Amino acid sequence: MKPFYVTTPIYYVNDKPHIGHAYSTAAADMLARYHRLRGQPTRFLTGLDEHGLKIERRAQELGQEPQAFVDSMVPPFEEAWQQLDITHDDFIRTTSARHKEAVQRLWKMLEAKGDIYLADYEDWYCVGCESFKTEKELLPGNLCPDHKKPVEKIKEQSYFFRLSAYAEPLLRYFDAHPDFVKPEGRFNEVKSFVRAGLRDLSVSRSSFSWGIPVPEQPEHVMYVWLDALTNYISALGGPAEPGVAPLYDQFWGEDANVIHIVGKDILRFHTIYWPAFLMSAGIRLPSQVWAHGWLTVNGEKMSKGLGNFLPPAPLVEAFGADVLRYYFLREVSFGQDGDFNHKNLIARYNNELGNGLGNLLNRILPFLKKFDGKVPDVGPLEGADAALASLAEGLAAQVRDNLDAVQLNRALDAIKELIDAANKYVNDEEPWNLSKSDETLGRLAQVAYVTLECVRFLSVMLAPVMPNKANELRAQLGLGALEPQVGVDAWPSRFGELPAGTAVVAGKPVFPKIDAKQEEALLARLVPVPEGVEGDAEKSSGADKKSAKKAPKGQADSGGAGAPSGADAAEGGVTDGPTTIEFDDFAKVDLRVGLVLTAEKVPKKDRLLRLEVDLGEPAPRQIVAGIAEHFTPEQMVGRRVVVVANLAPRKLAGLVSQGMVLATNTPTGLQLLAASDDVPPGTPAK
RNA sequence: GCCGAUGUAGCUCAGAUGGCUAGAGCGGGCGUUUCAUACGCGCUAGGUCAGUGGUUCGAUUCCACUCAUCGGCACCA
Repeated sequence: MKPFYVTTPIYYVNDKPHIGHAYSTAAADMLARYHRLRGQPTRFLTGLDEHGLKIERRAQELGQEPQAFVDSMVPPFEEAWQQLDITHDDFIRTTSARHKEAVQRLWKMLEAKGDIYLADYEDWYCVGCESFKTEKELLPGNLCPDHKKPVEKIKEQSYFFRLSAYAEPLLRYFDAHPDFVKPEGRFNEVKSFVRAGLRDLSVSRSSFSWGIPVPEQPEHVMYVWLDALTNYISALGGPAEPGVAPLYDQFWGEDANVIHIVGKDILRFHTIYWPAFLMSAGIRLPSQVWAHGWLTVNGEKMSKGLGNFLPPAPLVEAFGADVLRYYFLREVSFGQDGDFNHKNLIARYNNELGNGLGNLLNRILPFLKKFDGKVPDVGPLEGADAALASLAEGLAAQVRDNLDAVQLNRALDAIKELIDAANKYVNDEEPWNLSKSDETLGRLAQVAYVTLECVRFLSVMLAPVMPNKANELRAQLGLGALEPQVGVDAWPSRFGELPAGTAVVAGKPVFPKIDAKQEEALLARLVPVPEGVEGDAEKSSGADKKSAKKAPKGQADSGGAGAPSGADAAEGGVTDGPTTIEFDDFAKVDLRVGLVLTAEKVPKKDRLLRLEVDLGEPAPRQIVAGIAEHFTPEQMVGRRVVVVANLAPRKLAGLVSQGMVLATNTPTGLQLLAASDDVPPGTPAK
């Protein structure tokens, strides 16, 4: 049997766990549990990404050593995974000795291949992203486009990885492996990115030290992505020669099925950089990289400002790990964005699990009294019995195929079909009538058996998502808990294997209903209330959904928030203000009131407006401003704006921009800093 | 601007390699059973399958264009 290896992103320790992390991790856990049930050798890895300048600084702020700080972030994750019944086999930390050594081994392999070279690097650096930004990327005022924080000019020697050499090999690999990246749409994006050409990648830093030292060059630490991505093999003891690291040989061997579950925001790193590193080192690539979407909460993006950064713990307490896992894996089409909605969770719970599944068991168990509480012995199935049996077998195969293809929600769809079919069957066969006469007892036995066998099928198929509930169902059927064994495929395939004579154990409802009162109490306790929102919750959430989608990238990361550092964006702008400057620095800025004389769109540039601005000088200035998405040329002409007059001229879209128009970015849109009409053009603004 | 995707019932989405009455779940409405966690089952949505044009005996399904939405890249002093 093929070894199966599944990984989550290693989560950046800047955030405490929230449902975004929980979602990625639960998805991976569902896969791991499924493959174990199938009898495959299975390995499931999660862990933490603990290096980087951002961490170093955070620790400094807290007056802690970086190591102490990252150590303190481990327990919250371990607790969360325990609460959610996550069955990872290993927990990798990038600060662990085994990881550091592995990364250095990989480095040497890349170096030996000739893919590492030293060169000068100077550019703007964003601490939040832990990455360099080209000047063109920055927002007015040298702000990081993702974090809206000032970037810093850093010049240093840096080692580079010859990524440019791998564009062609990657494209060939993509062609040969049409399922390498999922969903398909994401794969297309990756391909077009690579087709556009790849630049060599800076893979070391000497400006800070919280990272893994480059071998023989300890003044350099490795670029965070090279460090972080390597976790997937370092946890197995790789890279290593055959025979040295058994786990690596098995789960990263040629025939292993290796799946990385990642957030859509870190897809590029996993599908371009990581494969390129591996190619360079002569190591096999992962089988598949699955990018899931992000969760909104009740229609709104998650953010600290809204107070809806949901930690999983209260949800687990309220609903249990099983139900929570079921909910978001069922609700969200895997690979697409989805919404975590408390009301909807309760509705699905009550309808699908309570009324549908739990009640199915409850409505048939009472009839077992007619058979001494034991599963009756029945002969070959015919008619409606056989029809349901073959439906169950067909659906089991379908669920299996869906799970093999990582179509988690589709698998749950198919499971729901069996629940419905079984309920309809009970309805049609009317066991309550059959139990009234001794003559129909034989038929009753058949109906009871078929129904119970359906529940047994369901108990196995649901075990990957709801391991505890599955076993509770089994307990009432008189069956033992599932215990996966390597080499033993426990997936249901043949209908009718529920042993006759098994003593059922009718118990309490497995999915007790949440009544209206309880629901109200739960919602009051669990749903974060955004400020200023009143009235119809549905309407407001619908409207917010739209705005959430339009949010700047990097601010809504949830599922992917676990990504190695760069992805983690929501944090920085919230807590840290801009650095302070001296008055002299400020005095250097020549701010003046300008009158916009003409304005026109720059052809082929969505965001650019070309302005001619009167600054009280002999000739008007040409200024190219990135405001076209917010203002039409007509709206600009005649306006008085505040201009940075002594900004070094630069070319934008082939046009020289001689200054910058100041604006403030509000939640409702861009606002220009203005002056009233009686201020003559050219008046200094300080 | 370039590239790609999407646009189907109130909501979330399936689907048709072109062909009689276009589907599911949820919600809403109506009916019905009584075994069960007042649960289940059945019926019910008058949908221009975004718009326009084309190919065709015939298109919602193929093609072109348009519009809208989303994503990637570019771009953003």
